[in-house]
Amino acid sequence: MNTTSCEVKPSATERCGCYTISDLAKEFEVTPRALRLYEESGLLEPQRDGQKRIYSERDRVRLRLIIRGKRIGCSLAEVKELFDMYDSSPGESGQIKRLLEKLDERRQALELQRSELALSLADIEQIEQRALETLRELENKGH
DNA sequence: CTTCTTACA
DNA sequence: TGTAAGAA
Repeated sequence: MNTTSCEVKPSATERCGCYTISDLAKEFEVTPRALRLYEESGLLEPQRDGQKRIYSERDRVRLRLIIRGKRIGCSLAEVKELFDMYDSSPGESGQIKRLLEKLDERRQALELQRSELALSLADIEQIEQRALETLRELENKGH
């Protein structure tokens, strides 16, 4: 029975807190390439089954954090710095302070970008208004 | 077919 | 990061 559906093929890594590189890549919508890069960068350290990488639940949690960090604008090196601090001193205020620093840096960068965007938008509107005005003048002459 | 490594863009 | 190539 059941030869064409469901999970009838748990090779050895199903719901035991283990994932293949493609499992995680699919779940987080990243390519396996990215996961290998994060490993090279020292952010992930999956176990091995021969050559195959076996990711644990912890790796999965970390991957989520890596992606969040990147979204915030952290480099892989910065994420690693945070990870290393957490690994060496879990629950210490130092790591939280550094995280706060990163967030502050990011906030400043984003606010700067925001003001620059505001200037660009203002320029666009100004040019737009002048162009519209010129267009109206042209149309009046024509008529 | 899936994953791995290495190299190049 | 993507993609390609060759091996496992």
